[in-house]
Amino acid sequence: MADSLTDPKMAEKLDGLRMTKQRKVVYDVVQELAIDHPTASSVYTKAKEIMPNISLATVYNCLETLTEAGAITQVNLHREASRFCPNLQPHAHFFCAKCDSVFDVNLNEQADASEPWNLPDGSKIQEMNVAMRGLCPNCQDS
Amino acid sequence: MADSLTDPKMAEKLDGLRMTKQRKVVYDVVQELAIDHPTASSVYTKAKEIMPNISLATVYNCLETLTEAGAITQVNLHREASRFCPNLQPHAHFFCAKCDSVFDVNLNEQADASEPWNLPDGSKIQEMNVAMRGLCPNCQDS
DNA sequence: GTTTATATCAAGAACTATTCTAATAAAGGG
DNA sequence: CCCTTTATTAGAATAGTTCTTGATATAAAC
Ligand SMILES: [Mn+2]
Ligand SMILES: [Mn+2]
Ligand SMILES: [Zn+2]
Ligand SMILES: [Zn+2]
Repeated sequence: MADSLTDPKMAEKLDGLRMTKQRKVVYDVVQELAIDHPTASSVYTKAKEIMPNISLATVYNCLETLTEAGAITQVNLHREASRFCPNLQPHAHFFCAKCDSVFDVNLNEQADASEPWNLPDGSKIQEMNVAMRGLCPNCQDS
Repeated sequence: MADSLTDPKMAEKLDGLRMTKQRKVVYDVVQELAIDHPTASSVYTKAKEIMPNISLATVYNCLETLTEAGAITQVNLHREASRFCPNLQPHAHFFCAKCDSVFDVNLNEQADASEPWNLPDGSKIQEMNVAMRGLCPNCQDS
């Protein structure tokens, strides 16, 4: 699993891009906060602990660069701030309406997420985004 | 199918809310432009042809009210402006990356969109959002 | 039908997340 | 090192949306 920017597969994706200190810090922070699916400003707050002079614009730039390189993915729900996720497996997201936490939801073995959908004839899917909102197990009991 | 605000089922959902001229105009425009999945400002532009003094704030208010009442749904992709859809059947959306059009994608007969997903034990889904991005049949040939 | 209460509307200000701009700094090949 | 390219920074700008306030309209109570 390509969970490091120095992984050979990831290095290939990042070909042509400079692996600057800032990009490395941003990537490491997204990894560290992965379970929270951090927003750009959460990443900024944490990144400043390591690199106090990093700017918010740089965090946005790095997140965009890493997303385009395929090292992380951008996750959106409604109009809230984008969140970022370093899990590169195909997966969906469950947003708890009560505690605002986000959970990765994996695809069942051998399943295809686009299967139950009646896609337009001749269309070609490049990416698929599945988000669910509801109550998480913790918030259910209260 | 509850495709009119005067439909008994819809009237029930709107219980307690006034069916003002503005709300009716906004709803009718969303119906009229349904195939486009119009944004708030598209709705505003069209609504002004019918009611020149309607304000953008009122369009936003009406869209929110109608969404909360369940008369229309709000559709989001990435960080673009929200779009609105009067199709109340469970369906997904296909966004063409080239021509920016949006298509309704229906669920196969008897299928359940949450089926292929390994949901967290004990969680309860309230809503599910499926969006795909790719090339539409028209844009494929070019 | 008048009064009173409540819901809604309109205009513009405010807000938030994000993107842009322009100047400075850092990478990295030769 | 030097040079060219690319990245970073701070702050301004932007888009979409939400909020605030006072004016209006509608409904309910009398
Ligand atoms: Mn994730
Ligand atoms: Mn739709
Ligand atoms: Zn929760
Ligand atoms: Zn197209």
